[in-house]
Amino acid sequence: MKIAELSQRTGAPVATVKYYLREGLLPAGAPTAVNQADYDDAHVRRVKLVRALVELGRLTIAEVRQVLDAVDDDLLSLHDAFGTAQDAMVPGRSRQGELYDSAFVEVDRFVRRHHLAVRDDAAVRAMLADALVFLTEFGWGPRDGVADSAMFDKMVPRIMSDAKAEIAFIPAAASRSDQVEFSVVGTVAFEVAGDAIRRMALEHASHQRFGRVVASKKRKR
Amino acid sequence: MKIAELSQRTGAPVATVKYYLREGLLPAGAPTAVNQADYDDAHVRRVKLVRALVELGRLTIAEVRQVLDAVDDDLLSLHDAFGTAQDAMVPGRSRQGELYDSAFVEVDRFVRRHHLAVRDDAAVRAMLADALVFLTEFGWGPRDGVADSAMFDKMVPRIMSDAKAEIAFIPAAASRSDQVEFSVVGTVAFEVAGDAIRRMALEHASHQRFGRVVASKKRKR
DNA sequence: TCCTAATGGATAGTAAAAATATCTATTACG
DNA sequence: CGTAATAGATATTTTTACTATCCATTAGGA
Repeated sequence: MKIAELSQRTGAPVATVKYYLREGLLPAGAPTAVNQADYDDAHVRRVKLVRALVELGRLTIAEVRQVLDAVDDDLLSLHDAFGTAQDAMVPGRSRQGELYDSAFVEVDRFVRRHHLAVRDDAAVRAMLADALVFLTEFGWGPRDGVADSAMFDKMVPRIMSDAKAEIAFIPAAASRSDQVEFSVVGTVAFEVAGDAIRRMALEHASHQRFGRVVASKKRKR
Repeated sequence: MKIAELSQRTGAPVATVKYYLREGLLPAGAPTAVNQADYDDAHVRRVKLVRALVELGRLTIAEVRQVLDAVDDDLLSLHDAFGTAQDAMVPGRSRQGELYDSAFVEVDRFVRRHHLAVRDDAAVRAMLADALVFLTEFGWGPRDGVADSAMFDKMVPRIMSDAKAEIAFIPAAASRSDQVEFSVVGTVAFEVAGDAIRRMALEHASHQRFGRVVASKKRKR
């Protein structure tokens, strides 16, 4: 197919598709002439992936490029590519301060306690540490010291089994890059879905606790 | 305290604090002279909140403003403010196409099935629909039609009880605005923490299934 | 009491990100 | 055969989130 159809089938303007091509997010089409190239379903898929990661996953183009580089790099094993892609998806912060340091120690304890096979330098550790600092600074947790990671302990078994099922769903027969793509989509999409459901549950619980109170408008008479 | 101390205590440059002031993310300090104002701990807290929502929660300044408007608007009940803030935190997408429409129907079924008290126009519905479309387009789900929301059903009880506990943790004695702030912090921070733990579990599961395969390097001899 | 640095408030300028537009020499295709 | 589309290069724009400058005033130490 030509670029116009690629554009039309993905909803991305032609200029945007060209931009993704320039940025290396999208491989070049198969050239058929000096000013013609042929695109296929893989291109359509890739454009849709980029847009979903950007719009739904709130990744920047630079982060998407890192993720896709991991998807496309055949020198990386599936597991290594998965880790690299995960690292690219962690929101960045200015990590400093003793509160952050102790949060990081707390994360380390958490990882050990649950015997998690998480790299020592995995960016996701900092992500959890950031969340702990945030919680601590706003009153979720103990008076002093960083919030205790034990508050998450009872969630872990369920999360572990869900994660295992998710990883198990990755088709064994697919190519390595398709498998990595699959895992990236799963990571982001299930995260968004899980967050959405959590928010629905929060709204529900808020409704139960705080809804329909209407400040008891007793008529004076 | 003066602006320099506010800056120093939050890590945000003075120019940035002034920017937040201009943008209405931060209330003005108590004026003590034509060019002097006094800031307090509430200002420190607010600046930290803005930065956490932006950096960790990946919200835009415009979204943060909507959230804070809901926090500060005393005309909104706690529950209404909570809903308004939640709506502001949903990532935006170009929602269209029949796939999206059927995803939305699927979300509606999900909400009914679990008897969730979620507003008909809650933005979080679109968020879940987007995730379903994303999953569908990338092979997570049935051959035809949108991914089935039943795949989340067994997660719901746990999520519901966690959400209930989270809402229950909001101090009854605090002011309404503090309660809303509390709920916003909780929503974002627990989301980030939960996502981080999920990613750790995924890395663990990936390690179990795909790790240490090293392509069986048999030595030829 | 000076004097320098800081302040609030207004306005202007910047850097990065993500597109979007323009230009040119081809090429497709009705 | 002529109009529209294309690849590829370059230029421009828009938005976002700051950052800097300016000014009249004020703080606070020498």
